[in-house]
Amino acid sequence: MLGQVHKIFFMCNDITSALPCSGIAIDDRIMTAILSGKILPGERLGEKDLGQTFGVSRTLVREAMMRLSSRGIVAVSPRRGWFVIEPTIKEARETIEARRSVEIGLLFTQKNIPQGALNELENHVTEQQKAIDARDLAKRSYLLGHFHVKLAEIYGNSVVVEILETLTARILLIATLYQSTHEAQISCNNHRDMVNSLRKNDKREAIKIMNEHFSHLDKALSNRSIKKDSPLRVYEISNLPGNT
Amino acid sequence: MLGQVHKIFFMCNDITSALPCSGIAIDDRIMTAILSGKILPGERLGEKDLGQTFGVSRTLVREAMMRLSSRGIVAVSPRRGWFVIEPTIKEARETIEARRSVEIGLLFTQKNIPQGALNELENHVTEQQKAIDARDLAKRSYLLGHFHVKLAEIYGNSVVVEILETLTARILLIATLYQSTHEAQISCNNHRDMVNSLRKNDKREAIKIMNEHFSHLDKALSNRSIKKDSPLRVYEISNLPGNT
DNA sequence: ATTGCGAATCTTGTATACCAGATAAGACAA
DNA sequence: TTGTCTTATCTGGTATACAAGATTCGCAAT
Repeated sequence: MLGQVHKIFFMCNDITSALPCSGIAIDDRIMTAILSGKILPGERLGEKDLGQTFGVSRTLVREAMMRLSSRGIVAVSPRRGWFVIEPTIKEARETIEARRSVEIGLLFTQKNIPQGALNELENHVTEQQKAIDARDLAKRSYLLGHFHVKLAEIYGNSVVVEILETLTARILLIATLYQSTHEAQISCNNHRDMVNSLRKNDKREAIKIMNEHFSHLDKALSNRSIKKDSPLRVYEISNLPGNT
Repeated sequence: MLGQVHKIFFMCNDITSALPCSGIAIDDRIMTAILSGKILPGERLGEKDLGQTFGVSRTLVREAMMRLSSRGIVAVSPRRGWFVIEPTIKEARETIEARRSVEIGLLFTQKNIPQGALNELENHVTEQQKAIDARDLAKRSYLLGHFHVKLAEIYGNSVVVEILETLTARILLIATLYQSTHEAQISCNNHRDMVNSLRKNDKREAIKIMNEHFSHLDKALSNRSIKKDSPLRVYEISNLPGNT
């Protein structure tokens, strides 16, 4: 039980080796593990285990979890442990709707994309296709989600990028498990079409495709059974105080 | 120096009295203080002070700050202390652009608003006007920002609401200090016009007004000098890992 | 075999202890 | 007086200690 988590993080040695690791690096490592499918939604993340894995005390692990919880990636169940969020179907749909608003809003409000950036996007789509063909599920999910982050990056607004990274990660928590190869291919095609529209400077068409893209995502989700509401204590955004 | 912060929080006894206060309540209290203008951007928040104020150890304070930092509300300067974020002008503009995308995207993609909700919005605008007339700067800033959160609430998507709450808070950190009465009145008028457009189901006009609203906000900002980049260590969203 | 109950164990919640860097204060010399 | 160097103090960074709830395992009774 203990060595389980340990092994997971040793496997995902994207950043450094494994042992010495402090501060915000822990967030990164955990996010990386989640995004690459090494950690699945619902999985328990024990503070002690993580601490041993990273060679730090529970304090730092806990702080990292606090930050991740604030981004809606993990949640704590009192005295039971931290768990990777399992979005309910309602939450998942809301997240998709949020992305629809943000991304369509982005296309709608921002100026045209420089051609150079489009080449990059095109290459990204090619990578997506490769991952699909290679049946590399983890990479496939990651790339399909990351495409949208990349799109936001092109517009050069780091705030939007930040938002989309978080939202995409949350969607990924579902998609990794449930997306079929067929659906992945549709998404990839959507992406390709979108890039083509952008290259033609046809913003209207790009928006239309984006809209359909999310509708498809939503529909695909509805056809599956997602875990119902969990009783986890979520450290969520505070409700703003009433006035008067 | 110590009693300073202490007094601030005693004054903002919106939620409970003052002393016993644990967990996420600390986030709320600090956010409340910020949103109501009790705490200004750039202000230092010592862990020890806050701990004494809330009657808890530094541990809980620190965890709260970690969560707030992840939302871009505060940042830590190593071994110097926590500070309320002072957005640079670049960051502020990016935040405004982000809100433009999100909110216009929301208007664009979502269905029409039920009439009942519009009455609520109208009342909210009335409150804004009252605050402006009464020269109540704190309340004015808060209400003008909160209008947008309320608009998002109507669409029933808690994810979007969460995003807008955070973004609005960040803008508020600037607006509280720098917004003039004249500008506040313009914003309020924009809000009123927006509600009217929505009542006519004229989505196109609503979007147009929203767009101008943000353009005005951006312009107002550009005419002022905002603190330049600060060297604070920001616990920010991790960069997603590159793929091989 | 199954169900109930209780103790042992595991896990988070919270506070405290100690370290190191940063800052401010003070002494001393030019 | 002013500038600089030293030292005392303050603050966050990190680890650890201890408390208390949750879970699990075992044993006994049915």
